[in-house]
Amino acid sequence: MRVTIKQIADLAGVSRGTVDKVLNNRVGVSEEVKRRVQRIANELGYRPNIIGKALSFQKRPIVIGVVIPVKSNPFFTEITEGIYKAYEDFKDFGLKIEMRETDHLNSQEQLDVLNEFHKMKVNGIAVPALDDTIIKNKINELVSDNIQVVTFASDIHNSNRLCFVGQDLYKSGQVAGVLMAKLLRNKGNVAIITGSFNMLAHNDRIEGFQSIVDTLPDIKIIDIVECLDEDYIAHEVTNAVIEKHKDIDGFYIAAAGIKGFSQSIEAHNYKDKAIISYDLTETTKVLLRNDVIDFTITQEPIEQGYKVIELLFEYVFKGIVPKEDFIKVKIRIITKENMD
Amino acid sequence: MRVTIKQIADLAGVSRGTVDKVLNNRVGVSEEVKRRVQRIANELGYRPNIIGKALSFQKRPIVIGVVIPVKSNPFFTEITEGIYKAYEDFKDFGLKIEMRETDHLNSQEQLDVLNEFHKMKVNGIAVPALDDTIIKNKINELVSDNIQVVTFASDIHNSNRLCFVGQDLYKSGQVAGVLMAKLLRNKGNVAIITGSFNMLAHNDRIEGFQSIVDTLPDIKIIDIVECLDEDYIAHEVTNAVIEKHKDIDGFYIAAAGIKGFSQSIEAHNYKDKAIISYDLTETTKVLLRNDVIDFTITQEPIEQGYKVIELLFEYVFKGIVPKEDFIKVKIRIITKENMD
DNA sequence: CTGAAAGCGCTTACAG
DNA sequence: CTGAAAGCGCTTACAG
Repeated sequence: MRVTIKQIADLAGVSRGTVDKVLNNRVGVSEEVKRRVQRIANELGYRPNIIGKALSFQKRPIVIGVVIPVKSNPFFTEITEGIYKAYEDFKDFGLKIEMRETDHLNSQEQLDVLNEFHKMKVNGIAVPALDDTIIKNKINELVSDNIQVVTFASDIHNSNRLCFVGQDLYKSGQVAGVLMAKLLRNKGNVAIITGSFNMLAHNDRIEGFQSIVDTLPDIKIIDIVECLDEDYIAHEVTNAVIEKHKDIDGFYIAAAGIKGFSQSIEAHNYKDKAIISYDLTETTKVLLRNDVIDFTITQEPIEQGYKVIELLFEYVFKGIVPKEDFIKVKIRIITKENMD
Repeated sequence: MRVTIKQIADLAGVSRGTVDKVLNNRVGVSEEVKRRVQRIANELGYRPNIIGKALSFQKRPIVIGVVIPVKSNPFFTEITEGIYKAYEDFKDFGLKIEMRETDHLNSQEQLDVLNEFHKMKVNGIAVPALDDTIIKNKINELVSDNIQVVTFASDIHNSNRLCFVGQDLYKSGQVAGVLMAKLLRNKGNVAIITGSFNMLAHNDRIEGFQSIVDTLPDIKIIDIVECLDEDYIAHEVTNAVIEKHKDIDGFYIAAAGIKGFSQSIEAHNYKDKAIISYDLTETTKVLLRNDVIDFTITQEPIEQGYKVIELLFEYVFKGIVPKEDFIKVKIRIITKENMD
């Protein structure tokens, strides 16, 4: 049988309430009693039983606020799915989730939600943080008010958030580079479609890709173009790239815009080129099935959403600090037959 | 606030013990009271709080017996890791795990362990079942004694086990086929190294592989040889295959023996061939890093071990029946940069 | 068949 | 500073 507070109380000759205070660093215990209880607990190897704790927390639920950019984005739909999965697993422990949708690119709106959560005195917050000083300051303010913050999908630098959950973008670019090299058997010309040269995320992926390809003398990156994550621009720039270079062997799509891109590819009958994209959406699924795309690389969004809630809950409820500052989600390679 | 047994009891004008009996189909309640309580519970949408239940189960732990083939096998080492992960997550609910190692191929030994678990009156059993009538009969006997059995890694047909957790072997062969086709750009000669033509598991993979390759007129399977999962045999047969056919472009290793195989490949300086294997071991990691193997396909053993325990625990503790008879683990494609 | 009480392990509000 | 009691939601052994 496991050691309980009752056993420690009996051995120390004090009440259970007192033991609880010592073990949880609450005030109001004499130094002498504190030491005695602590020693006995250590000797017996006491580990709190979270079930007992959870039951006594039923009246006082743990509230986690989640900021989610407009759900139209399929990536965030899956993140949300993972969040609800975690909610189902932890709700009997007293977990409550407060979801707020925002416009992805508006930091004032994100700030408003954070302020709302602050007023509500939630226990923790999960947010795909916009890299803006007002957001950073707000996060630090929340943390100093003992409201823990976990960032996901996009991180904010130099803030006091507990940790960041997301993809290792550079690494995911390297995986794309390795796949491209294998598809091209180390030889050929590659065009890259990126979102924006101003987006750190996109640049990290491209740098990872280059770190692999640059070691292979016969693979050349012949062009890098921006599509601003818009399908109609992706369509246009892909057309332009194809017109400009007659000898393209592979395409690496490092951002959104895959639909517009693929229209151009299909119009030019370029299906047999080596093509690598990101994320698993209805569009990429169809393109994989039709042998347009060879591989798409995902960041396991469901697991990611689950993890964010799990980490916050474990910190708030059990006091467990995440092992790493940056919790990397697995990089998954998807092709025709392993989509589900 | 969630609906509790107390609320139902108050509304129904009975005691909480009586409500408990109704909700859990225990005997000793009059038809009239049963109906009344049931109706109120339904109207309020009662869902049991597992924390309350878990706390009252502390004295009466749930014991799950696990049969694990000799741990020298790295695949089962990872399975075991997943099992302990699940144990950590559920131990406060009162879960106990009893591990027994057996020799993989000895069904008498496996039977002995099952008998031991039967005598111990464990609540559930996880076993990589050997496909033998004595094992099947024992499983059915256990189930009829209300000891649930989940098979994993290898299933046993026509038994009353709750479900099987494992890889979709045919599908994993298809994934290998797709990868091979991409590496060869749909053209080339492939040799297959399998374990044994008598092993269903190996044949399923090969059939999946063929289902893809057979649709591609320019890919030919020029040889299929057995290595009986032994490295020294794999070494020999690979040597023989290479001597026999001068024009091999790819190798598909559908079973164990990768170490012996790779020695032959490296000796012949065949690193640049398209090569696909299974599982992520120290050997395959090194071979991926050194560009010998292009891809290895895994069945997420840690998640698999976790899942087995989770399913048994949920069934025994919460009465949740697995959604499927065959719980398929995700098929993961591993290459140089996404090994961890 | 039914109810009252005790207990699982932990926390808290209150009395002293 | 310390203890006794009550409570979280569910289950069980026992009395009637």
